[in-house]
Amino acid sequence: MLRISKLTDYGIVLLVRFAQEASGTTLTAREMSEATELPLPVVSKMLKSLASADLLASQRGSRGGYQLARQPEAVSVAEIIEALEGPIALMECVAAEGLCDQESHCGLRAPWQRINSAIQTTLTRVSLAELAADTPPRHQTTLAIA
Amino acid sequence: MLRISKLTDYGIVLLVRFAQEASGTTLTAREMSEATELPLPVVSKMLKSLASADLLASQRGSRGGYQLARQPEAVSVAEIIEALEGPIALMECVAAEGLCDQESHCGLRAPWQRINSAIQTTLTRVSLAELAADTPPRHQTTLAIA
DNA sequence: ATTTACAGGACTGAATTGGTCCGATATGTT
DNA sequence: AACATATCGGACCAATTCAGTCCTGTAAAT
Repeated sequence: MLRISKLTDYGIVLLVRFAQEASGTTLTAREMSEATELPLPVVSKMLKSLASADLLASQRGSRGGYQLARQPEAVSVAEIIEALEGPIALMECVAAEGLCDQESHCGLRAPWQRINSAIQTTLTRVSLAELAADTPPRHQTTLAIA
Repeated sequence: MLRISKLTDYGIVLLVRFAQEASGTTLTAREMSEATELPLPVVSKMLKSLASADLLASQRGSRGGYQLARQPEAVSVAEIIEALEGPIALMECVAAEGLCDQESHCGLRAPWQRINSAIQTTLTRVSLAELAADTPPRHQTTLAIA
């Protein structure tokens, strides 16, 4: 299916949320959980990951929380994905040489690398800011019925 | 890691092998297993998948085997991936509407779809023939030592 | 008949993913 | 000092997915 993991997806949703706030706004895990309707433990986990990848800055203690470490224009989707799930590599052999034991007699490594870097470029060109801009404003338009 | 599955990878390796033969060449699962050094059950399984996706044509019985169903120029990498692991979709919500229960309040679907289709286009533009051409000829250059 | 090969499954073990929970630490408030 | 609020850094577990095997049936050629 060529998909990114759900957790990574959540991470991006969270970052987009931050990008939609005024620059420098600090938000807690609880607040983010409420805003995104994602379970607190999950949000908490992902915020920690994002912080340790230096995409978010964290502040501990009461009055603590998280904020974007950089301007949303300066963060690419590729970077986020790489931070959360490692190098963008369609298959092992693309990530690094010597990982695939078929390498000697397969010969597909070169073409795959070209394809892979095209995809990587695509994802590098999209910034968090663009994602956030594209996303409709957050006020509730319709409520679930029943 | 944004990767395709190993099995899909094997499938592509097999197709490339066919593409390197003279057009219309029939090969058995056993022959393919030997050529690629992949275990026969795996090769067998993947050839069956490829056949049922109409990427290969199969012939039963003695003197049977598989051959490319189309010219390698007319088969795209995107098509192969889709045949083996379903629609190319970075995340559920891209594959079809209504799959993600966050859809109403997430708003990232549109931007993701643009990104996704860029990737899809990239993969559509690469043909099996190109993969095969890129791949060095198959004679053994070095042998594993010890 | 017998042999060769594909068809279509079921099945299993291992790895990954998605998600929860807990104890420790830092920081502001009273 | 004590307390409340938050993050930090794990361990942990259930469920799914993945990779790989195997078996029974059917088609075709000799």
